[in-house]
Amino acid sequence: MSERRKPYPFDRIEPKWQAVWESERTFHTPNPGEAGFDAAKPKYYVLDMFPYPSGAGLHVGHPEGYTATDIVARYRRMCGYHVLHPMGWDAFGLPAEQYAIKTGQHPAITTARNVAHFKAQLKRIGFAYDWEREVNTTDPGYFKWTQWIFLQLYHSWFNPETQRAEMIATYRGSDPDSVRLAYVAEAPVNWCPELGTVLANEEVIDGKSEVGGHPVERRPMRQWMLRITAFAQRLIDELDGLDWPDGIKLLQKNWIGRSEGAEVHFGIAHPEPVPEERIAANAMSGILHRVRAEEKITVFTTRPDTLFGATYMVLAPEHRLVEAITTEEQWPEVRAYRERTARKSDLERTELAKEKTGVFTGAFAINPVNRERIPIWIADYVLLGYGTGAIMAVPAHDERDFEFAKKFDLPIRQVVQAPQGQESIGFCGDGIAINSPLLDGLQTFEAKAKMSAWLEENGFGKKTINFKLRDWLFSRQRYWGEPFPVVWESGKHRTLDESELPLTPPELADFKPTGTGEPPLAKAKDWLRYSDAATRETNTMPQWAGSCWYYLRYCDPGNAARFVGEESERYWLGADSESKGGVDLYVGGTEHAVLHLLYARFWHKVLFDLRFVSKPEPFQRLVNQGIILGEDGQKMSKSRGNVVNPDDVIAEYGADAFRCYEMFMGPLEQMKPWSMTGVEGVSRFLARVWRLVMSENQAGEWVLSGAVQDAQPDRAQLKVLHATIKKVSADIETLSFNTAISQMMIFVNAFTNAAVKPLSAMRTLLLLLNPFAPHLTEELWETLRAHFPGAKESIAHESWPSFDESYLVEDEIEVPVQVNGKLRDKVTVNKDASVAEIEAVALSAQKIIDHLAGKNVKKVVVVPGKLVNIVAT
RNA sequence: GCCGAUGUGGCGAAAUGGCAGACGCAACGGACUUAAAAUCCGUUUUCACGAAAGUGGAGUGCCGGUUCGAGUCCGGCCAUCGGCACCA
Repeated sequence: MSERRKPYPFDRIEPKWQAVWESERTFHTPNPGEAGFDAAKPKYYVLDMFPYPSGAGLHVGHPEGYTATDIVARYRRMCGYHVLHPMGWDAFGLPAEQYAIKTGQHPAITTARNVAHFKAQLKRIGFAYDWEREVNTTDPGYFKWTQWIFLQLYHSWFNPETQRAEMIATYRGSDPDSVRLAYVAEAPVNWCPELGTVLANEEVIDGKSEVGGHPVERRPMRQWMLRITAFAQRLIDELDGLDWPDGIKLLQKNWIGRSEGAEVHFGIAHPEPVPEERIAANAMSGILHRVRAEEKITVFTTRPDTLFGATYMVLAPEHRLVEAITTEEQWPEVRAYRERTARKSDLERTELAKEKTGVFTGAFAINPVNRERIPIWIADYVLLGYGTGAIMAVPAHDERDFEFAKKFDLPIRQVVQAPQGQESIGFCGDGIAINSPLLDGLQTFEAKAKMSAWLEENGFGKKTINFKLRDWLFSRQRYWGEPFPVVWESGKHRTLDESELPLTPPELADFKPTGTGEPPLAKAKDWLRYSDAATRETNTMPQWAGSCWYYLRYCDPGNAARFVGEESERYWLGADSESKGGVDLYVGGTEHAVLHLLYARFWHKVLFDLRFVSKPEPFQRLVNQGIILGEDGQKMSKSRGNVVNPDDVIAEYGADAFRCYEMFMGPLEQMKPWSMTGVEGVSRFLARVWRLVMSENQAGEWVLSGAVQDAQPDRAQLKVLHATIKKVSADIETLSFNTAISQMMIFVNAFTNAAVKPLSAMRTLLLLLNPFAPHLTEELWETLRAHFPGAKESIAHESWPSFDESYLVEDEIEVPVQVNGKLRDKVTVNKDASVAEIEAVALSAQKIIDHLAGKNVKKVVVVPGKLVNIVAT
């Protein structure tokens, strides 16, 4: 196939302007104090979720959000803001390491190569990033401060009285290690044998690893944890002031999972003496002895009002009291059940959820409200990790308990009267308490309150709030991540001094997981040894660590003395007359709704409490772009062969067409399929813009069109011009880029056949189009400047145009006239016509008279400037 | 199962409660051309009647409601997509 003739020379002008922007530092953003900084200007911080630079390169999904933010950034800059619009690399992570294992090539090498590739691809699209602010999470100058933030977490705690993070020095208790925000715990973790690492709850999907889809099992291991649960309430409450999609706020709230209820202590009825051999064999023998005396079992319930309906109790199989309470007779069965559940992966546990299983322990608990003996069972439908790991079962009013009770033939006692018309057994909603001496006749909400109060007065429990959110499992058994700035000495951990940072990972030839759960860093014997007595921590941080604070580093990326300079932080992330503070616009995919966005908010709050940052929330306005599907309407994937490569599109249609098509496809937030003919349509539009200003001479060269003249636009042209300024400006503010482009198409259609193309109108169009198609508009701007003096050297330095409402109104307006809601005619009236005048004109129109024949006019609704509706019967 | 989003021409879509389908794609017709491409102009929700200009009916997933007026608001369903999933 021969080379298709280009509709306009984008292949020449795009590289040209990209080179100019780079050499002129056109999009460099000065920091406070720097040359070119004007303190009077308001700030605008517009941020993209930085990419993981994978080997596959950029796909068309990346530039969707990036183009949206680029348009906003260029627009705001022209509106007179200092705009912070940076880009960087989330470059630690599993794929680079797995590639290293396969090829033996160091992850640093492949990462550098991938970053270079990504960067070249992004530059080809013409984004107005300030590349002098580029950050890379694998850069020692960067992860030094990731490690430094870890030190702040380690050296602080959450003071429940102030509800804030404070330095550990303010803690008055005896065991600071038990309250640090970064702590070590022996905890059941998500262990993935295939990846050779543990994973956060958030990284496990349906019992499989998010990366690679390998099976994950639970096993107890010693791990670093971050105490995010301390911030659970604030992470919910402080969502309120944020301009985020409601759906995302809800997703976070549900993930944090707050529920109000009560803790209730149940006594244990006459426990049998625990056999001596079980005590001897058990590490927790202390507990076994205590049980006989005063140990209680505490349950959490959201329905304390149903306490009289509790007919049995269930412990999680792993509950610490199981060994202590189980009778000799039931012990073999209980032990077998525990072993079976322990072997089950999370996946199996969910798959088998259809059928409830469980075993009776032989023991009984005493219900504090009525001194009733109820049997204690264990069952894997009760989870150790939530609440207290034990429940009181109220089968009459809880679906799961009901199912379990039916299967094992346990008693069911109704204690809530359902509203009329509903079956009370199995009813789980709010009703009236019955069969409950203390509570009879009360509404559910009253009964809950009364029971909670009663429990507290009598020492049987208290009102409690529970969260689904777990502490953040923060260590990984990986090579390609930030090492912990921690050493171990005689079984105790302590941190490195700030002066010892950054702690870089050791050189290793073999990155393979050990398979035992011991991290690969343990293989670096020299590195491992810190002193004669102390060895280094060998875990590394998860990939989320670097992305938790990168938006802070952009504000002051070269600062060697501080993670971000105070003045820079205050300017870019503080509030001013126009900004509520924080990142003013953050665009990225929904896949980060609960992971990155929750972690980053958590870190930010800690830094805020410790007075390192100005505002408690990092991202003021969040927008999620929708995913782009292949031309077949399916998710893009290599195996389907429907992947669109940005490089190919740019080679054929140019970067401006690529950018504009991505924005013209449909609403930013929506999922939408790619269409190559759609790209062609947008490319045609840009070519029409080009030909408004340029024409081809005899020699086949593009020269300024003779139709462009310094002439006054006519009335109709002024109307469409000002309508376009108005619509494009408003649409950029609301990120409705598709309709902004439609309006510019209308403009171009209106001018295409004009004999004279007025210079002022052409210039205004170029300004409006510049954020969308920066190369084309720069080139045309330059051509116009060469013939007509009086413009700035780069269109990027020009100001955004403003519109004049008076051009938008016509003297005569056309008003539709409806009869009984159906359009029957249109009449033309003066724009200032009164309601009575409009009504008179409408009623005298011939078609309307015809339609009203034989009817009585009941009412005439006149909406001035809009329409007339005549109601007639 | 629970929570959320979405449902409009052949397709992507547009419409502060006020003319449904702007803008673009595709298709068809025309102009230019020896011809094609490119470009420019026009038609294009659907049904009925009409040679035509046109006239009339239906129409925004389904059923109902509020309103002079509903794609838009309210109630109830259905479908698709996404998230959570024994959270007591």
